[in-house]
Amino acid sequence: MRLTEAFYRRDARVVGRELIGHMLVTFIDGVRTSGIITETEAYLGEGDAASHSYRGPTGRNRPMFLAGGVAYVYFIYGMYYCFNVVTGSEGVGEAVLIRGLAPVDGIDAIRRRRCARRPNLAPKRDTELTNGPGKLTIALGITPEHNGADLITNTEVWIEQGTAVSDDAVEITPRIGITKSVEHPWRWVRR
DNA sequence: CCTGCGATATTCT
DNA sequence: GAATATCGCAGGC
Repeated sequence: MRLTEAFYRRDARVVGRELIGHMLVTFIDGVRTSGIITETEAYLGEGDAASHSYRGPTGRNRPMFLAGGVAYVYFIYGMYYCFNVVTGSEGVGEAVLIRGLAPVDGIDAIRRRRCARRPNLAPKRDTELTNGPGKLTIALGITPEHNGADLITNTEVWIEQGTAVSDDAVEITPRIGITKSVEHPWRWVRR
């Protein structure tokens, strides 16, 4: 069962925490791949200098300003894509970055996509296939075509209800890889 | 296990 | 022209 519109239309910090334990799913070329969400970060629409939306709408960040429940896929470091879930109300500009998964369905396809990337990529343990934001988009076949996709109705990418994860199983830390607004504890990781 | 570094191109200043 | 919400490899332990 997919998560509902009401789930997404809340503060990114609430959605980011609650996404831990739910399942990111793609269905591409007849192949289902999925993983339990194990790591997320919230990026706010106001007063968050690390957020792409900090200086208002631009060509790149436009999906962040849609109503919660759509995908925001952006290109980073000249080589990778990151997948975010837009949250909150239209015009706010906040989202949750999915930073890690535990692979569930289609592990063969996941492995194939990851190895296709580099000719001689060393064999990977399952846990290394999707434990990073750039890795999991490759693994699940997420591309810029999914930017702005409606997660309630899209036939290739969505999020399904998983199992709730208790607070004592979720570590809270500052966000990774940023240089501004580094102090906020808006990263959640399943232990 | 850990640390350091190069690859790579879009985006915004 | 600078910065970037990353990754994989090499080398040292």
